Amino acid sequence: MKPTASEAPRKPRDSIATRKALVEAARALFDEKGFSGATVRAIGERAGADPALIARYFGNKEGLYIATLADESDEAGARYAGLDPDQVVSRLFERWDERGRTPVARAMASAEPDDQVLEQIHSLVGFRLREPLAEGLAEAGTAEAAELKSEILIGAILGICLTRANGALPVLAEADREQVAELIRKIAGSMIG
Amino acid sequence: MKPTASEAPRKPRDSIATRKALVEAARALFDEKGFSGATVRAIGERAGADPALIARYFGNKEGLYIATLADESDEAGARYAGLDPDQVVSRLFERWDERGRTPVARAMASAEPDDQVLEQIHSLVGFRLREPLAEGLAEAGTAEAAELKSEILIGAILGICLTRANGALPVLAEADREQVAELIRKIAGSMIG
DNA sequence: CTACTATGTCATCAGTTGATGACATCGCCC
DNA sequence: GGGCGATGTCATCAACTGATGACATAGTAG
Repeated sequence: MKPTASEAPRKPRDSIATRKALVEAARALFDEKGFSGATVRAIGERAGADPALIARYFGNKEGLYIATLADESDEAGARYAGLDPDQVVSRLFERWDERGRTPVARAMASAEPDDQVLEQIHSLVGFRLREPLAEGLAEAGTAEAAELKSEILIGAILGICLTRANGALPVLAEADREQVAELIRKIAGSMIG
Repeated sequence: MKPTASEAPRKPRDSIATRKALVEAARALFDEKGFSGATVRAIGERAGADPALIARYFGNKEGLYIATLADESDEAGARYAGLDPDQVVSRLFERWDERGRTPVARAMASAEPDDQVLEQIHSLVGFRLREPLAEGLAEAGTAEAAELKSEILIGAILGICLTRANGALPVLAEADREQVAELIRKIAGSMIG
């Protein structure tokens, strides 16, 4: 029997893929266990990479955490621009409800946001979410306190998705997604009237 | 100079006071740092008690955590019974907003609630919050999906208070409490109509 | 006063954590 | 194909964590 790749089909070296694997594993584990609860060893194992690479690529564990936020910020793009408020809240809800809590959603619910983390949140939430929503509200004739109302909607949706995901509110957790979405649209409507 | 209590006025031994001090210190630190982030040594130091007493009185760190939840559950009483929905949401908001995140609010926002923790949450939230709210909605003529709507309101308020407290949503964080309360009442109204 | 229990203090353990640096190996450029 | 930087592996460190049990002392019942 030749010493071919019988059991361990040795991956080709690919730092980009490795970084990506680490970020994705970190995203999942930070979500499941929180920042302190997710260990670099566990992240490395899930990513199929050596934990020491975290230090090499991201400096340290916190750097990796920041990277998960930035990664989401990148992929978010201009998803919500130009939509009316009903559509924005519907899509935001679906995104946060379907994909599980995203890193940003998780970070927004964290108790002790580090300054760098807060900065990432502000840049993502502010430009990608609050502004499109506020514009939509203004166009719907509700210019007054449009930014505050937008952030209230974002916070409310965050809380709803959070408690739905972790089972803290059992009826809400079991409810049909479309029914919840409908009620959220009602809430959004109450910010316009 | 007599060897009186000059610097260290040696506290009298009082296990009840010690337990209470530990629970309060734990409440504050779990809120600030999360469960993993708050160490038993830090809790002991803030409480002015030896960390070993945590093991004596609560079994272990998690027992202390459960105790903080039970403590809040005790003091909550029947605060919200018999009020109409507007009043319930107003008081709930003020409580969570004014006192900082309570242990229960914090636990509801946690990613990985332990079974015992979830049980405490359900008993407190279910009986003390959802039921009074649902009754109020039913009396206001909205019997349909009253429990779901109640939990949506609770989740929404949780998210709003959370993001207000940690600064994730800057406009909301800076906003006047009464203005936010007014908007929350609007949201509650949208669940009735 | 004596003896006993409740309460508090202290030193220490075994396990885990994030981080580091030496080393091995790959893949590419010339 | 020789050389060299990029990439990955491994062993190990110092710090910290939750927990434990031996010990000290206060308060009290008899």
